[in-house]
Amino acid sequence: MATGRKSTGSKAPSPMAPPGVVTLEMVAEEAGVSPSTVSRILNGTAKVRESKVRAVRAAISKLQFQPNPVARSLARGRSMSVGVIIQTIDSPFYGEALAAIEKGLFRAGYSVLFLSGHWREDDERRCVEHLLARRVEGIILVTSCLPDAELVRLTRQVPIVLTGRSIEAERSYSMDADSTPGARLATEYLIGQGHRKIAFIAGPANHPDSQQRLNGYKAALANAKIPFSAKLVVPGDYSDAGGHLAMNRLLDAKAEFTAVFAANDQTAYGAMLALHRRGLRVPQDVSIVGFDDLPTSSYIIPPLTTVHRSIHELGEAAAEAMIDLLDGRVPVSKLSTATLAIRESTRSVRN
Amino acid sequence: MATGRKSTGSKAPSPMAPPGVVTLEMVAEEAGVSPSTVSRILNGTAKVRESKVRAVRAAISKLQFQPNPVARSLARGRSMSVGVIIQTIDSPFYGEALAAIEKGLFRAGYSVLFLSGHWREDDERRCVEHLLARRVEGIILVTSCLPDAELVRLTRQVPIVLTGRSIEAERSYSMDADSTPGARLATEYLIGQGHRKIAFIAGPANHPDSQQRLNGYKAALANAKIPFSAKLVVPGDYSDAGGHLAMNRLLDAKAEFTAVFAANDQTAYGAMLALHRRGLRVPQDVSIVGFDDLPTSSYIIPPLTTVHRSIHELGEAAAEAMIDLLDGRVPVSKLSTATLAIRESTRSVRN
DNA sequence: ACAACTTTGGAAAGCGCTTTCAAAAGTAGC
DNA sequence: GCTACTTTTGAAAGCGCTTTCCAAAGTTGT
Repeated sequence: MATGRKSTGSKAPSPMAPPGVVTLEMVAEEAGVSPSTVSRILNGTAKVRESKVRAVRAAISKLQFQPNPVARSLARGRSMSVGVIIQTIDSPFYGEALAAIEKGLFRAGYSVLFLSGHWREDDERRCVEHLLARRVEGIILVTSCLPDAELVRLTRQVPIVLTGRSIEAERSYSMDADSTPGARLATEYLIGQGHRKIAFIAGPANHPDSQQRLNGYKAALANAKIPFSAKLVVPGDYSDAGGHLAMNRLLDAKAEFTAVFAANDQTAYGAMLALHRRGLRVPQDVSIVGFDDLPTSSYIIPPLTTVHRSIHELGEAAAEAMIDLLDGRVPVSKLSTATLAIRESTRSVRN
Repeated sequence: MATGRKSTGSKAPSPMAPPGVVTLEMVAEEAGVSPSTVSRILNGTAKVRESKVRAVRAAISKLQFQPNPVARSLARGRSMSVGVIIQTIDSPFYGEALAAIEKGLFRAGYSVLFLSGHWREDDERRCVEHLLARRVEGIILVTSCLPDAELVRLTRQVPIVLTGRSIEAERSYSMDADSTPGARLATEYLIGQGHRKIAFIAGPANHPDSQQRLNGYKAALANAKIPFSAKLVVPGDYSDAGGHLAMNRLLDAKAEFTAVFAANDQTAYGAMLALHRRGLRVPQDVSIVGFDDLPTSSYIIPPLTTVHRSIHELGEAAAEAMIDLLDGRVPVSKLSTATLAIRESTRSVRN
């Protein structure tokens, strides 16, 4: 008897959850069957006589049994959790994406371990380590900072889903929602409104998608045979503060422009404030277009014309892709294209 | 021999992670000691001869061993994870809080399972169930929608920390950062600037902290002997859209006011847009004060005067409180008080 | 050198579930 | 009714770690 364990044998509370934790064995006993049978019923792993199924079902609900996922994970060798690494969560943009990812994964029964990398390669690497140690089954990296090679190497451990990046590797899926077309759309709209001197406030130089936005801008100019001027391009960092700074730089350099395309909405906010401080009005003096369509963008003054992509869809798609990968399927891409939300920060300068 | 398992016995890859998973036993063998010894060294549970410690350390780094947290959880009966329920993550406010919580918990070695309840009682209940099933060791509820009684009941299962709410229960900690003083501060500032007709756009009626903001507003008025007028109070819902609507309502009702106190920044944004649409300027015609000090608030036009509370600190404190609770300590409160960030959305109307 | 302790460290049980193996029970077929 | 199969079910091993229990080393004292 008393097999050396501290518990008294029959129904002593395990340490897992102080008050009466119900285990599968208790259910088995209650239903008068073996644990294996209960497990089989729970997982549908084999056919079980109807009468027993009923007995077990009854026992389960009587005892309020809930399988312990930890034990399950250990036995199955699957943690049923996936990691999500995001750079910073205090941006509405990432927040929305995360919400959608969480929802999708949750529905599929996965738990989400979420961590933020703060745009720092080292931090991100640490996050990956942590997730790996936690035995997540997959990792979704939203705008990763890690070098390609490292990501490729990572796929040897777990399947990964990447957004805003693209790598070539077996168990991975890149959702590089190319920003180029959206950027081009924005710039072309400005051109269509008669603007010819269009400034561009870029994002962080090392972001591929910031690069894409620049490319889209250039492509639109080229298409309209407007010469590209390096003077009209200033770096930003995707933040309000960065936009503010960038616009001041542009103004200080006496750059001439009638419109600005900001690499993202927050940049646009900052730029607008800088213009305002110099007594320049939007859109009367300068038109401005953003990128992302943050929820707040419809409410700032003036409401911002901006490139709209459904972040929510992006997040959902990322979650779905991960589930596909986890189930051994090959994810099919289904990203919606960017559209332009035309509001009041732009105006036509045609005669 | 071949004990029935599919593996070949010695070093077959476990299903947990396809390529060479290193287990504690392998380390033990490599170091020529028993698993117990390795465990003891890993956890510092007992004194072990220096020579063996070195051997084990060597084996660990040679084999690149990483303890499997799942097995550990099962054996210890502790999951080393805590749940965080937030209502919506696509608000910069919650995003920031979450980031801070994640950081604090991560440092303490806990993983964060995060879920959003979407302001729906049912959804939130489901989240709690899920977390409980996942055997989290504690739950942090940021602005819970659940009734008090239910929360109290919940504390019987796991310790909880609550923000923006307050309950009386053993293993719980309420960080009800009372909004009253902040609201009062804001209103008093407006009064100090000579405003006497101050409108208030409230938050959702069922939020205690929205109630507090109303109370602070009232208190300030009372203190200045300004009669309270129900006409000057309109409901909002903490969103941009709600603020917009509320302001329109105020305007349509021909309410007379020279200043507005909005229950949160987003509400203020919406209100400002509504004013703008009617040709009213901020702050020349109407002064406006917000609450929360979202990062964007310094960049909108005009930069918003608003009540500043460090959301980040709040999140950090929540994480710390949870860790205290988990370690059996009684958390000590250390919430910083609200301050007013005075910017450009308000002006004095003294003669 | 030996008894009386104090450290160390190994064997083994156990966490709660899954899964293999083989025995038991049921079904046909003749 | 008995053999030859095909289901259904239980026993038990195992997932990778922790922890209890007790035997084996080490110490100390006389």
